[in-house]
Amino acid sequence: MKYLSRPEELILLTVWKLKDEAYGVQIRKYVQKMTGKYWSIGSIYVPLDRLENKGFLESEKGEATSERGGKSKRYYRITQEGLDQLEALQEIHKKFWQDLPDASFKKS
Amino acid sequence: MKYLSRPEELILLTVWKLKDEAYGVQIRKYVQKMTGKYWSIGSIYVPLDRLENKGFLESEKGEATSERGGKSKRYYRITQEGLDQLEALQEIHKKFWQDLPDASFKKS
DNA sequence: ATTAAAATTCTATAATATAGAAAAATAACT
DNA sequence: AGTTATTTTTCTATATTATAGAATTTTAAT
Repeated sequence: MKYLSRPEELILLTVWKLKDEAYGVQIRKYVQKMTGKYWSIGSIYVPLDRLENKGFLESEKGEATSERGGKSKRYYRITQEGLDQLEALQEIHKKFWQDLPDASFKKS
Repeated sequence: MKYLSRPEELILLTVWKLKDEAYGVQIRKYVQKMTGKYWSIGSIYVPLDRLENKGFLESEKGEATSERGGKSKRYYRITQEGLDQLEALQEIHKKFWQDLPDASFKKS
């Protein structure tokens, strides 16, 4: 891939946003809330894995501090490389969207 | 796909931008110029096909008016549905990028 | 006729998207 | 103590998309 895919972008941004609450279930909730769409479990965890393998995310297992039991959480945080990828995306986005015909909805 | 993929987005925007000069070779040139990266022939024509099948683009064969001979061009133009997809993308982009931690490069 | 040029079409492989069942881990309940 | 309910992740399989470039088509120039 030349750039992050769409799911990768949204998930990276979510990890960044959620800070120390960035684990799978929360990430999924946030993405679903923001997009207003259903995201399967796999459509979150598979990209998370891939982003970590590529060095755009780091993770560590959390303490066993759940309210009502359950497997321990895996917390993610974005790396500098991850931030760089997002920045590259932002640049290309601006470049393409600023250079549009007249009556477009290019505002913002 | 929930949203346009990255190549689909960039190619749609390019067709929109190029207006009556939106055919394969030109589209490829523009995308390469804007991204500064190599795009194979297939990485342009395959998405173009798909975007047309999905109704986000329309096309028609051009007259045989080449300078030095050659197969006739296929001209594309964006449909209302295509514009709608781009708008949906813009919305989701804004929503995610505006809602970021402090010291981000979220300017623009 | 033959060659060169311009452009697209076609086809194959790699990577990513997407879905959800299965497993793991722990707290609560009896 | 053992069983059950809950939380979360891990795993695996299929569909779709990305990516590359060879082959083909078409026409102008030689």
